[in-house]
Amino acid sequence: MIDARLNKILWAVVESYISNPDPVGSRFVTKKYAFGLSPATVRNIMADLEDMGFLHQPHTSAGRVPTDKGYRFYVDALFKREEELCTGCPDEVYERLGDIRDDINMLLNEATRTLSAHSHYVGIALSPKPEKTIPIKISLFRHRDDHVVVTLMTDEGIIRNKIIRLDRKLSLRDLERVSEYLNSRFVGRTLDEIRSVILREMLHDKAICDDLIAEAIRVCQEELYFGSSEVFISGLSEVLCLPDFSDLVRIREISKAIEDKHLIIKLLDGMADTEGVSVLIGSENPAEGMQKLSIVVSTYKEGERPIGTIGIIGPTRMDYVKAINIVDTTAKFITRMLSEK
Amino acid sequence: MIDARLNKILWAVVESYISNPDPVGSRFVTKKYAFGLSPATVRNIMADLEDMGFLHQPHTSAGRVPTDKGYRFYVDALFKREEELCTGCPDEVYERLGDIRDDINMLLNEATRTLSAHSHYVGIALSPKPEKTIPIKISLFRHRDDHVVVTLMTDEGIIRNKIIRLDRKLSLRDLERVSEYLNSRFVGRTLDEIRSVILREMLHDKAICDDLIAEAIRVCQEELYFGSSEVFISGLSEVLCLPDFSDLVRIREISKAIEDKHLIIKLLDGMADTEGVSVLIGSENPAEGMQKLSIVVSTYKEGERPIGTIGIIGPTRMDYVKAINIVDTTAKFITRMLSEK
DNA sequence: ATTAGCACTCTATAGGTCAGAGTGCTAAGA
DNA sequence: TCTTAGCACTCTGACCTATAGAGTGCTAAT
Repeated sequence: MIDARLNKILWAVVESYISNPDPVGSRFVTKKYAFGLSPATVRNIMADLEDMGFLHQPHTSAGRVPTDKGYRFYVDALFKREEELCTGCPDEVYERLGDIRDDINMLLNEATRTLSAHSHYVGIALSPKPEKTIPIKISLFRHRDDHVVVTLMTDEGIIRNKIIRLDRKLSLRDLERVSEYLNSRFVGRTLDEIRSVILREMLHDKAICDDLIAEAIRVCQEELYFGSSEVFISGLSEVLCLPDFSDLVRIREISKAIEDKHLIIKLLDGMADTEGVSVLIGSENPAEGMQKLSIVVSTYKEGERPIGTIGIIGPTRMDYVKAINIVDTTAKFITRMLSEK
Repeated sequence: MIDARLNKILWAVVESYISNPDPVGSRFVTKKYAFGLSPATVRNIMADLEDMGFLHQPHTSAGRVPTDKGYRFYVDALFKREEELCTGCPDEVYERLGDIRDDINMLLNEATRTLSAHSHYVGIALSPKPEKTIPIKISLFRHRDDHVVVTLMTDEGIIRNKIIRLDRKLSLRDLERVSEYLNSRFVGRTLDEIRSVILREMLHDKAICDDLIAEAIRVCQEELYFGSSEVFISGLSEVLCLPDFSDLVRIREISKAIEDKHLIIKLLDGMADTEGVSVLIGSENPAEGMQKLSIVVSTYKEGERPIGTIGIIGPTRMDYVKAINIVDTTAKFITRMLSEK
């Protein structure tokens, strides 16, 4: 742990830089934060902090700017002072969200808009991982002659549809039989379980001599993933307008990275397991092209089970207090929506 | 109509500027396009073209650049030389698309990616207007106690789900009855018809003394829009990387405009009725913030009925030949997918 | 250990010069 | 009358220089 005085000054520099994107000079620190120290002393301390890797000097005669390590210190300290973080968000923020509780995807989509509008960063959300969801009802309809629409509904209010082409025609009777059978075996298990265990069991179950059902199971096995999670991203233009990105090359790099849904999925997936809000700062971020961005995410839950992720992407010079706050509140709001309805 | 020689030179300037974003000088025109004229003559002609509003001079000693009117001339001329446009796209472009014919929204989403990847502009698509679609099957399930999931399937392979909260509990029996009734009355009409005519008729139909069905109709009336069309947008980063946008202010303006889904919907909606490919150039575009962009769109059809729109957004200095070509081919491809399946 | 003082370094801005590109105009030629 | 060669003119962009301002690091004094 570093000396309390270093601590205070580092905090001051980070906080000040976050509120105003100019490198912070020693004089400024002594003026703004009356520590009872002279600029010269602060200079020495700042030089030490630079040696330790918390601060960086863009050039000899500039003030200091936090490094990723500096932000990390700040964020870690923030989490210790919990009381500052738990201020919550005014309810008006969620007014529009409350009306859409119907469909979780719409809800998430709107949530990313809310996040980005209020934070001025990019709002992101990942819909519940399909393989973790638990179907409560599976229905089949025939569509044209040789297609079947499978509709799968889960407790979280997710509905997924998939059109499957079949080799043979099915009568309405057949469909009904298959559907009943699937419901009896699948409902209440996660898709993961269904895939890995049940389907295999069923195929070997000698009791099923019905080749229609065998066929249906074969198709399910192939198709049951129902695609991967959906990602919602909004507010790219918000971050492009920040003074942090006034460099063409960087703007292009960033817009590429943020537009890349696969990248975002991978990223969010990797952070999905942590409890509560977690923060990834700049170079801590494994993803290519995101080394100049920070990410604040949290998980929303169905009951006690975390099922998806939402968060914010912004510059490393992010207002972490506000960001953590809004992400936390929004995740909790969504969790509440899911359990209330 | 303007003189044939002016014509040729204007064409040359536009074409040359499109392939290379430097203002075009008189000398360059005489060299590249051997018209048998001296630079001085070409200069005179170009001065005339400027007076007529087809060309613009960024500053005294620069070459000429096409105005929106200049591009308009070029595009109109292009449409007359149809043979140049109808070269089609290599089949490989659509390889990935062919595999997704299942769900029209997935298809459109992937189509916008294809469009942007091959054109390096922004790909956009509008899903079929809900009010123009024709349901072929409506199904209801109960979801938790007081919700009903309405699933509406149309011939185009659109599936829409909506969760509706009810004031009262319905038994499975009730649901079945309502569902049968709705199917018998709704299937085969456009949602527009259903809304405007049938629902009203039905409410006044004295034969319906069943208040359950009356209630269902009331709910349908409110909810039948099933939200507006979905928009798919991809490839913003592609255009931000173009040399045309190397100005921070412009980049921000453009990224805001393109991210604005309502704007895009309005825009595409306005262009939905034209037959074949249509082009909107720069200031012809009514939308705020898009005066520096051009839009090339076409409609895809179900049979003979245009049901949705896809296209490209790029700089006014766009490769119109390529853009028109790829938009046209893609629209036709989607149309084929919809009719084949 | 702290601080005042000072020389030093670096940036950002403004002004000035210069080559290059392309024009418009004029006068001569077809 | 239309075309063209020649030339003066204009504007940009690159490059250089000077200067003010900000902030540092170091040294010596407290």
